[in-house]
Amino acid sequence: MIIAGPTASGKSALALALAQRLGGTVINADAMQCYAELRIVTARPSPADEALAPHRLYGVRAATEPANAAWWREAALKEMEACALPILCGGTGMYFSALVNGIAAVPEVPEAARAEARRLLAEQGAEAVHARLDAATAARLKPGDSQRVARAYEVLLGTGRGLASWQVETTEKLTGWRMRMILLDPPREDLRAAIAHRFAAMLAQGAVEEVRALLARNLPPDLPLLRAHGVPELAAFLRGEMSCEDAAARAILATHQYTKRQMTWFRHQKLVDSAAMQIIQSRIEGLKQFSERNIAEFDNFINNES
RNA sequence: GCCCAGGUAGCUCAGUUGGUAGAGCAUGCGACUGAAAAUCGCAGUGUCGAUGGUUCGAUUCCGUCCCUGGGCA
Repeated sequence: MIIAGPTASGKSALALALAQRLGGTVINADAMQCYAELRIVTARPSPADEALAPHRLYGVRAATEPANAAWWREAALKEMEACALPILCGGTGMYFSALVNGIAAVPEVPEAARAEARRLLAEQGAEAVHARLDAATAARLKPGDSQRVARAYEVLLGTGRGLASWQVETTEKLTGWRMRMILLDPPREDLRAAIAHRFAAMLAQGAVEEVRALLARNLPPDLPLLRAHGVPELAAFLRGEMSCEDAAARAILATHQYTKRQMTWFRHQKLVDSAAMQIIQSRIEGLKQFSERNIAEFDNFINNES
């Protein structure tokens, strides 16, 4: 079962409630919630919630070992095979895509190639790096798309082949699973209010201290976790560069903008047959909004082997 | 009361030597193949403070008024 939707739409609570009710295991499909360090800021389920049903792939990575789509795909597959009812819950479209549709089988790129690509990007800009790509890959990337251009260049340097030539060979699509998906798509205003409300709660729970502790380690600033919503903003607050109110407003704005991108992804990406997908156009809290008929339907889906 | 600086997109502002205007941000839409809470692409929007005058034509020049900020009394 897939539970997808934008940040603050109520995915985690729904996943937990369904897991309890149906005997499922919640598997994290959110890039930032993979990391151990920022439970509050990344809105990971609390220890109390995690104790109510099995939860997997939450907080399993260190900030210093960035996660990625291929790693997550493998880890999620392993967890799916190890439990009775996997409930994949998250908002990272690319991870779902890698799992369901497969991903290019690019070999591990040496660290030196990665470092060189990023150095060149920082020194000369995306256009200059784009100009060094092989023609087939360059044609598929916008010259200003710094992150993808740098990735393509590190692959070219590290493997001697263009990324485009690797991408024609993808890993196998997900087969052998009966899929069911719930997509949460609440109105924008509801999401915005929920995000603001949630950020205030994060502050009350010690978000500032959590970020302060992470920053105190002086980690490389380009680590993904250091770009999680709320981290750059609270860092600026801690440096005395902006008020807490301004930091909160910016973090809320960034999060809200992100929910738009998430919905673009989920609206257009087909992960399951439309007959197997249920779209819920409101925020959801647990199972309260689910009728017994819905639950029975899920139950039937799970227990009917046909 | 007097002097100065302003009033242009939701916000901050640029600009028009007179021919009804534009950037950034915000907003919307879209893309997404190993950082994705990332990174990018595209798009819309304006009674240019109000009102008279000059002019073929005024947001632009002139007068008056209103509002905002600052200074002097």
